[in-house]
Amino acid sequence: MNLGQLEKLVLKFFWGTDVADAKQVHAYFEKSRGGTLNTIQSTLDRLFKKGLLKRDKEGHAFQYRAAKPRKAFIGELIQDVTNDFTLADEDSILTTFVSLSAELNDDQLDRLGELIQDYRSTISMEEES
Amino acid sequence: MNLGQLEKLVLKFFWGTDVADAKQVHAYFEKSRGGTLNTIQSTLDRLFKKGLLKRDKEGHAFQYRAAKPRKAFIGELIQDVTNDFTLADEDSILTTFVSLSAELNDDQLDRLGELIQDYRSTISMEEES
DNA sequence: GCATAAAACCGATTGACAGTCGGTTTTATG
DNA sequence: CATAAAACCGACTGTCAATCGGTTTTATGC
Repeated sequence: MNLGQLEKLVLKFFWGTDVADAKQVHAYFEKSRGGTLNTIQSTLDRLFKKGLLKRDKEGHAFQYRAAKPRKAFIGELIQDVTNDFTLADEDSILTTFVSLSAELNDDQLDRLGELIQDYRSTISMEEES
Repeated sequence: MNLGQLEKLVLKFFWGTDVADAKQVHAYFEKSRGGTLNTIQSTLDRLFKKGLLKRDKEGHAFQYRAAKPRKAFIGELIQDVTNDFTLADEDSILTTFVSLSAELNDDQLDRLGELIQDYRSTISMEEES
């Protein structure tokens, strides 16, 4: 999955805003970067076709919203990127953790330990979608 | 950092082979995907200019090798991808771990715990560049 | 119902960039 | 210093995001 600059900005926007139509998105970006409503519309359409936004028609306009939560999306992106460089017999996710841990300092390792603890209790309790 | 298909293949090749010149790389890929030596040469040159390969002239030809270990490279790629979608006040690496941990099963969490333990002892011992 | 305004849709253009490769220039070395 | 090998240059193709003008569709108020 390869995204352009504007596409990334729009996705980020939708992780901070539940739902919006093209006009609202355009209004949001007009000051900071210009561009016509049409440009926003075709970007929304492209993101929709890529499965990254969902939409429903309401009155005149489509109402768009993020198709998946930000962290899930980042997780998928990372898997994409990682799979390209992971050897067939490797566990790609664990490899990724190892790659990343080289960048962690001691404090971050502490916090990571806690996160893992939290996460483990969560999944051992039960599952909610 | 955006890489094409051939560029990715070539990088992977160099993580399995210390050093090689264009001719050798071409020989390696000729059977599986065809293409001329020239194509390989310009791909190597592009990767060099992107800082992903190093090279030194030896006799006629450049000898190329990976500029950084695979895991370091994957770590950087992930940071690139992640930073685009991380909010200003967030710790991007920890966010990434959280994104990824959603994909981990119990067994993988076990192994991850061990990896973190190992890693912590390593860095508490001393540091090598 | 139908006019109309609003939005979607279509198509063309531009700009990057990977991949491809022919042809020319540079260069290492016998 | 001739020459073969490799680097380098330039052109062309294909893909894709961004951009936006113009046309078609559509929802809705009169």
